Amino acid sequence: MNSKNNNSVTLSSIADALNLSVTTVSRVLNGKASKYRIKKETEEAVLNVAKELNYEPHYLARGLRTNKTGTIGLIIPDISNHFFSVIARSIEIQARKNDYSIMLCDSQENTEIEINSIKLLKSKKVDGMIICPVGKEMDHLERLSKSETPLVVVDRYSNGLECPHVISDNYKGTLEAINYFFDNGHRVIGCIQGTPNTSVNDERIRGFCDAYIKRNMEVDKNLIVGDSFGERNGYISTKILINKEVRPTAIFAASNLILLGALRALSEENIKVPEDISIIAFDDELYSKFLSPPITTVIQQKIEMGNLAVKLLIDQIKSKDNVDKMEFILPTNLIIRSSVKRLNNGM
Amino acid sequence: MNSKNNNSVTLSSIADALNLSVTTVSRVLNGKASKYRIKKETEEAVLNVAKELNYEPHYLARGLRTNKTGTIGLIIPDISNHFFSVIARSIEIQARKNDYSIMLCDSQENTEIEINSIKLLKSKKVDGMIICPVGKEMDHLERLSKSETPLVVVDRYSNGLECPHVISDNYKGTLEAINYFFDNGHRVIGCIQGTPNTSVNDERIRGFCDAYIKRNMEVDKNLIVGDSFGERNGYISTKILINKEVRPTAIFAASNLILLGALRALSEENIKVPEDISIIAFDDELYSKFLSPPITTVIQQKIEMGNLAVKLLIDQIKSKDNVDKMEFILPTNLIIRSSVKRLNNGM
DNA sequence: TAAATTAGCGAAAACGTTTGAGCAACCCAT
DNA sequence: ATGGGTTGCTCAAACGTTTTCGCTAATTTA
Repeated sequence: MNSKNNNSVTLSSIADALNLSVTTVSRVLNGKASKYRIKKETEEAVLNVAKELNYEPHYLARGLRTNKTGTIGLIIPDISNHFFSVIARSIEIQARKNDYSIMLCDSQENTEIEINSIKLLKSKKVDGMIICPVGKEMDHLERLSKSETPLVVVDRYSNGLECPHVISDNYKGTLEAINYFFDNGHRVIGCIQGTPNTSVNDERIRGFCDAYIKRNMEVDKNLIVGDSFGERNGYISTKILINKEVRPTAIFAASNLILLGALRALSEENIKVPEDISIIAFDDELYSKFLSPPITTVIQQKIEMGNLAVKLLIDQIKSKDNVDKMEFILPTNLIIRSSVKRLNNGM
Repeated sequence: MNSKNNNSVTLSSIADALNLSVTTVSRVLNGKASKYRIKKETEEAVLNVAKELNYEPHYLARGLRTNKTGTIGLIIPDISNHFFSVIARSIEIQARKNDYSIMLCDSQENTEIEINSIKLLKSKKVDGMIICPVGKEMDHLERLSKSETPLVVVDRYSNGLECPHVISDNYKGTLEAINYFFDNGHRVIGCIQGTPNTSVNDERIRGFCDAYIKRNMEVDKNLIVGDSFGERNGYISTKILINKEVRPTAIFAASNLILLGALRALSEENIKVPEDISIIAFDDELYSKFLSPPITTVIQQKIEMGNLAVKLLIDQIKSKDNVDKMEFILPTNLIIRSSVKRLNNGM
């Protein structure tokens, strides 16, 4: 007397209804009717009944047979971080367009969880994975990249990885930002970095240093502080920077969360941006231009990163063999707003 | 000669290695050894070999047999919207704790896509779904709620839905916000609403109106403008509001994106907050306190919403039958910052 | 008219699990 | 010696597909 309808119509339901074999029904429904010389009438009959009964393929059964699930695994360090959620979104949408769905894992910036997620996704037989690595440890990813499962890495990578990766041009993006500081007369620039030894961070630091080097200047390593991409680090590191013997006239925040933390610290100390200190952040957000003041930022092509990642993954899935190009570096862009003050001391 | 290792160790690998039947291996690995009186030694042997060979269960095969996938479907209107991504995150984490993984669909605020996603998720045989509905059309959800698939609805709902839903107290949250305006002497308050006929919006509007009614005042419906939760609507609606014959002294923004749009419009017109106009937004974000000025907001318990949704869904999955309580309304909280100016005209 | 081809479809195995039923061997009590 | 209970496993079916191989009947070709 259960009114709930468990819509469980299978190939053999249809086959029975038409006095056909499961085989034939399967073939028609897979669009292989002509390939197997199935009569037009039969084909239409099958299609009609299928529609009528609202047949929906049983992906588990199909997957068991074909070793394809039409699912790709996505591992993200923190889906509530806007940077990642935008990427995730474009991945989902792009994947869907190609008839793949997304199994999402949030690794919580924790390598253990990342490893577990990979195991899980393997068990669930995803056709491939897109991973934004936590990035502190890459061994498991190197192992994964050598296994059967197609893999694309986004944002952070390491040199041992033999798989396609799509990243922003962190080096050049930072270089441009620091150059902009220079152009506005800043010489003592604090740099609040993210997680050290992640490729993303290292490249940004390299950009930071090269800006000095290219001007034949010494870079003061003491002004490079911080240890994570989070808000808290932004807060603490800012406090440290503004208490240096010589206070920097500018701060480069290596992430948006760092920026927010920095702003919190600065407002606490009643230090005004850009009057008292200038600031540039890496990665733009919807709100960047509404902050007090609107913040000059290095924008990344997040959506393009997601789209490209999906394309690369699907290419790999479709043609198991050799993927030629491995590294995809997307350019960044410096959006100038009003968080940088022009100093007079400079030239 | 392929160096890639396709780790395909199955129950029968293990069974063969030990001269046991697949059945026994399966039982041991499912922790049913004692239930089926399997010798301790046998059990240990199986466990050892399983560990040694790095056995991982084939979820597809298992799912096909048991009709359980250990996967729950999650449909979100826009995962890049911070409100939803925070909820999604807490859902993922909570689900994982209970050995479920998440299949994510972004419905792009589009009912068609939502419907398709449901179909897809059904095909993929998820054990249940958590949906943040687009909300303009609910028929398909009503049908779904009457079917076998366990369902929990979050954020937006409709009265026809016979399934547990967890929502914020949109009514009371808005009421408090408007009361706060009143307490600060504001009488002419613009209201930029979200998508009309969604429960979320309707409740907020009801709160808005009731604030007037409770003070025996007429509410000017002309001051209720807008048609979506997006940034663009915030921008346009603000332009409309500030051009009314009598310009409101305050604006209630029914979402965070609306807030950003409003700020954009106001800064364009060089109207200062709170000097020239006061503002309160529904839903807090990380950046709310860094905006110019820090914005007074109604905060929602996003993480709790996600956690609760998962709990409710799993309850449903585990005990197919009657779920007693249906409606779970989480309280909001008014966080007072500095976007509301005290007027002198009031008492 | 026989042989070969083609059209149109079906049987059955396989994918890796779980599970209900059952069976041999032993022990104990009668 | 017989019967009943326990111990420790195994058999085989089933889940819903896809796919290989092959079959029959009709048609064409020689």
